[in-house]
Amino acid sequence: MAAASAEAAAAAEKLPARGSSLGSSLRLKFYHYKYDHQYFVEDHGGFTRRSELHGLFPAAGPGEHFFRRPPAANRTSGFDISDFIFFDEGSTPPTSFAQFGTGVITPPPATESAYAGQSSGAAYLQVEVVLLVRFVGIYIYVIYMIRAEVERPRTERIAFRMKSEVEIVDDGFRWRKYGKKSVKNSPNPRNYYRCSTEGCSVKKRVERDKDDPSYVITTYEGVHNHMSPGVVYYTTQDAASGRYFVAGCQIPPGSS
DNA sequence: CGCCTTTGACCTGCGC
DNA sequence: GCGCAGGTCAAAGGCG
Ligand SMILES: [Zn+2]
Repeated sequence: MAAASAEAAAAAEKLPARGSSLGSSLRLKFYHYKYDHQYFVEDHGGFTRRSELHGLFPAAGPGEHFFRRPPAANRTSGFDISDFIFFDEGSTPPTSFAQFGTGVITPPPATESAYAGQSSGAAYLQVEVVLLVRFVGIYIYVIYMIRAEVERPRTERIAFRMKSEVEIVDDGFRWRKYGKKSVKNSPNPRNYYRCSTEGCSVKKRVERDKDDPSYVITTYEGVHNHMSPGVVYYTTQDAASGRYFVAGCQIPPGSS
């Protein structure tokens, strides 16, 4: 038993972190129940308003015979959810589960394509959940697909329109261009940039106003998880909490 | 060598 | 299903 647990823990460490770490988190609570010799996972509460089970245990695979086997008569619960494998780092894994578990899953970035057609503030989100499940001392990884109605994550999205001859302006951040598309009914293209800082997925689009080409429209999407590389920040430590916070900032001398 | 553009291909949702 | 439009990928090349 202890060997199986250590083995499972080692396997858990090898699992790669998945998903995006940007944006608000979707908080889901799970519990399992038993129906017709099959086990289901359903999410409850959190930001979820309504959910439905989208996938059962895998129909085929290593755990097939196990899940089709009726539970032992003297067991009230066929298995325990012993742990979660989290998508995002920084969340605290619960120590143990009997019937319930909670987890934090980071939804994909709230791009227009991911939540297309959802203007009411709600969207359907399908997430893949990897659970480490224990059954009579054996640990098995199970992948669920859960479809839930969630709040659309708020993305800071702000656009600037300015009269400018040139499109590239120094906004204090470094950007890497990753796309260029022609805009319908406009002679000018639209350029797509991503923030160059690793781990930051802020994007911006730059295009000329199709109604008045002397104006440039710059749209920023997302919030930087770092500070501007072109600014010197002064930090101060709070005596009570020990946390550091920004006390001021200044453009370094010599930079135009 | 590291970081940047360029650019066609690719993906996905939507309307017909 | 098909084509369009918007958005993204990734291989290749540019440049200090
Ligand atoms: Zn950034």
